Amino acid sequence: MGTDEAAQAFGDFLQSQRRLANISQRQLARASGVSDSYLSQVERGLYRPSAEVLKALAHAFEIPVSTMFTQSGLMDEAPEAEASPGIEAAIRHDTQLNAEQKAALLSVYRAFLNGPRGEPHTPLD
Amino acid sequence: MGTDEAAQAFGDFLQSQRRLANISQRQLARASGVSDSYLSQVERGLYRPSAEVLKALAHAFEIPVSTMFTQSGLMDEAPEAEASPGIEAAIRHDTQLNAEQKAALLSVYRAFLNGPRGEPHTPLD
DNA sequence: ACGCAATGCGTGGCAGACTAAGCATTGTTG
DNA sequence: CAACAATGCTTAGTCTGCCACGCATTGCGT
Repeated sequence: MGTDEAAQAFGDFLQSQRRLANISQRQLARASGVSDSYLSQVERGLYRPSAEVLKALAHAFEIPVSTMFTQSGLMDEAPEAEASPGIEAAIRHDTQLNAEQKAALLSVYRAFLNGPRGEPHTPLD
Repeated sequence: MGTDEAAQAFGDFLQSQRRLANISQRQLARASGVSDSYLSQVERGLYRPSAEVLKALAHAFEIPVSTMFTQSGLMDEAPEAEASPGIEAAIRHDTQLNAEQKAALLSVYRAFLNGPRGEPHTPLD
């Protein structure tokens, strides 16, 4: 389906930003490295730009990339979603442990969950 | 442009995350709504997934979307400086482990953090 | 031995992101 | 008026993200 309503919403957002910056589609095209014809299609809601184009546009507008992503509906994640992420997710997302340490911790954790019987654990290659 | 080095880097990151989660490509495919054949190609660095796929994968892994974007090289700015979820808190609030098991996990975790030499055993690399 | 399910990977093809070139309109200048 | 430039838009085409399907291998159960 060509006409996506999310694409239309982002198109409006892009057009408003461009008009606020007081530049034409071609000027924005040169500033961002995207073709002007594509910008026209995006503003009219025909297409949803990829993440790379969003990044380029954000740089051209000098606004944070995360704002672009949020406006394009790509980052609709709740900022403060769940309170208890779970041990597995917490370990995996940790920034202080390296991959081996994470694997070891997960292995121990899973062994606890599986009961006293030692299960054939995964080959951590 | 078949061999894109950024695609390869993200492929490695994706594969490591999948192995940490201990799931197969097809399981990840069902959890994220992406086809398993495509996941295989992404892990091997053949393609660079779009932002929508990144979002779906982040949800499947229960890690923030911004982490996915950063790892895929799409967000080279604004680290957003989020506080780590906290493995300790996750372990303490877990409902499936008993006190002994929690203590053991915490002890292993703290050993990893405090040890100047993080790995006295299990060479693995 | 025989299935049979699960895993990773290859192939063909469709849909969509993206571009180059051109059209139509509106100035703005001589 | 002619001539030029700038704007937004359309069209035709290329490239690639992505999937449905199938193949080869491994492992488990009978």
